[in-house]
Amino acid sequence: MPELPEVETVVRSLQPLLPGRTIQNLEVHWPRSLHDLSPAKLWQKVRGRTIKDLKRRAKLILIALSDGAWLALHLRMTGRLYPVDDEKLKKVNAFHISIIFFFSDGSKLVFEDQRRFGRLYYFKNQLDLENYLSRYGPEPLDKNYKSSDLFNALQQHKRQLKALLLDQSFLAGLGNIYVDEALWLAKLHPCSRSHTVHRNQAALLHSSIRKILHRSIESNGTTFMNFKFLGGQAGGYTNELLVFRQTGQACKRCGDTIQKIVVSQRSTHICPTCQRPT
DNA sequence: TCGAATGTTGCGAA
DNA sequence: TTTCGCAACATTCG
Repeated sequence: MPELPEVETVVRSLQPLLPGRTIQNLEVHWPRSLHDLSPAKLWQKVRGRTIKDLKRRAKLILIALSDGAWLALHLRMTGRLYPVDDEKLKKVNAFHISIIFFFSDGSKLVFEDQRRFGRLYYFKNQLDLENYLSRYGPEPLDKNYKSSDLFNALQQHKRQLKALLLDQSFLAGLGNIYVDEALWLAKLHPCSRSHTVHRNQAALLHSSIRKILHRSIESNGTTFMNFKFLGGQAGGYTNELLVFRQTGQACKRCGDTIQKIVVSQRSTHICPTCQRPT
């Protein structure tokens, strides 16, 4: 579920709450949600640590701890991270809870995950974290990420545009929703080969990606079945979507009918008139 | 009952 | 070497 705007929404929702809280206890209900670490080992490493800061990189929620270590949480398809009080904790579906953090001030943080694909990573210091993060491509919203960077990178490959934009090592943070949205806005076909994209088309794709992501973040992301933040709030971008899940609807630009096809093994939405294959 | 669902990884085949 | 397709992970929903 969560792509860059949804993860950013979660981070922003927790930013005013978590820093300063000290981990007093930990319940790991789904041990496999810990990457390469046993619950006992994690507990030993984080007990008594205070959360210093919270940020996002790619689709990861990064949590800085007081001893210089970091936690990184990937929500994958159905993960949610939200604070609960005792009342709320009783109401959540215990079957779907992967991890609960208990803080010394009595507050709690739940990592809930229906499909249990989400993963928590532990890094003992900044260097280890950065080493892990080096697998990711540039942040599309970074002010230093220029359209010439995208153009040059596109030229390095001969892959289908959609496959490349979904590749987190090429560009970080896009998923199925925002790739479809950005390609529609840039009038590019998802199957077009990356090296055939002209410089001016790359510039348009670059600005389209950034525009879409900015707007979605402003609206707190997109909610279909799963995405929620702060335990219950839905994203507002769902009704601003241009093509994604708009099959059969009129294209908002030319009026032709939006089609659903399969590209890169993912459902893909295009306007057959605006987005011509090359 | 089957297929698809907002994600990622690893493998084998072109 | 690069790219692509598929299975796996696990669960819910139509």
